[in-house]
Amino acid sequence: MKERTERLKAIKAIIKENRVDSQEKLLQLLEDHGYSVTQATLSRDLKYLKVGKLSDGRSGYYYSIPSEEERRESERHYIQDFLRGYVSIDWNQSVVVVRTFSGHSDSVALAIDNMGFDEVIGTISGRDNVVFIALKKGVSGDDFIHSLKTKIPEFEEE
Amino acid sequence: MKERTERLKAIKAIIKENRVDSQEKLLQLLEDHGYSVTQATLSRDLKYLKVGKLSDGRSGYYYSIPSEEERRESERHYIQDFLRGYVSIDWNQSVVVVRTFSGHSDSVALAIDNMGFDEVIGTISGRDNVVFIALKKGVSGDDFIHSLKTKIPEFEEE
DNA sequence: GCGTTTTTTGCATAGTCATGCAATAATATA
DNA sequence: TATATTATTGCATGACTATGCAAAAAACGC
Repeated sequence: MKERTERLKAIKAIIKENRVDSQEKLLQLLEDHGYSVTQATLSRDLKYLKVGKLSDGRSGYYYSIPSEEERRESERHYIQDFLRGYVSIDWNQSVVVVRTFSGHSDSVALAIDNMGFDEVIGTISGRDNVVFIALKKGVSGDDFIHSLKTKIPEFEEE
Repeated sequence: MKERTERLKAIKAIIKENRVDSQEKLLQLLEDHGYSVTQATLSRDLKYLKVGKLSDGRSGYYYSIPSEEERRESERHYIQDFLRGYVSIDWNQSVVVVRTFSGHSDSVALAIDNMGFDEVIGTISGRDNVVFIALKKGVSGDDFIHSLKTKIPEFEEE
């Protein structure tokens, strides 16, 4: 399916070059460029492109392609989430268990999800301030810890 | 009215420290901090604070206080708006008149507003692809042009 | 090519956010 | 202090965005 890829490019370009403040408006601009889709599809496209909605500093908001800076900003955010919640860590052959401060398990799990570790196949946050991290086959807890330390220099085991 | 100012500070802090992805959630967090308002007020507060909604790079969006970088990003955006619409410029003692390409007067006026020139007391965009810029008392058209060139290096008169 | 699986999309609608208006609270003015 | 003015808020609702589900399109495997 080629259409979609092209449309995504077009969306990127349009958003960069125009002040688009609603999907409705984007719909029209896309129409002008020969793409015809529904608002639902646009919503998904924007999510896929990670397009944000920023204040124009005055009267309203407009869509914006995320810059590299913003990406990093974003990642720093997760690291902080993780560090803020982290209490201790332990693991066996296939699962890493992180204990967190009260109420932080969700944010820690989400942070790990968002940091996009290759070693991880999934996370789940339990009721009791605990996060389970399921590792890929062939990956050890040590591997993961190593990767974690790489991404989060401030991180100290225990 | 002191409440509001304090609430705005609290909102800033909460947004920085938490992953807030809806006004509903923010409402709750504010409640925890002792502030009780409605979603409508929050919507206005966020607009006032110029809070944006950015992709978390994975599963969704969260609110974010604009950083300096984003501000600049934003400014570049206005410059582009201005240049895209600009045709010619002229002035008398108190008013600068910018002619724009068809349909661009609104965006040019908005861009000038948003760039925040000290020399300007107001702008208005007319029907006929024209923007009026009212200058502060004591400021000449030349002063404004100079300032404009400073902000927009690419800008060439006529 | 044909059936199977995966991806993409529209439709309908739920979810979320913005705003006109009127009420209330704060502030300025006489 | 009484009155006028301005700022802030809630309510109700309209505007805008996201999403479950089923259908259609594309990609895959034989």
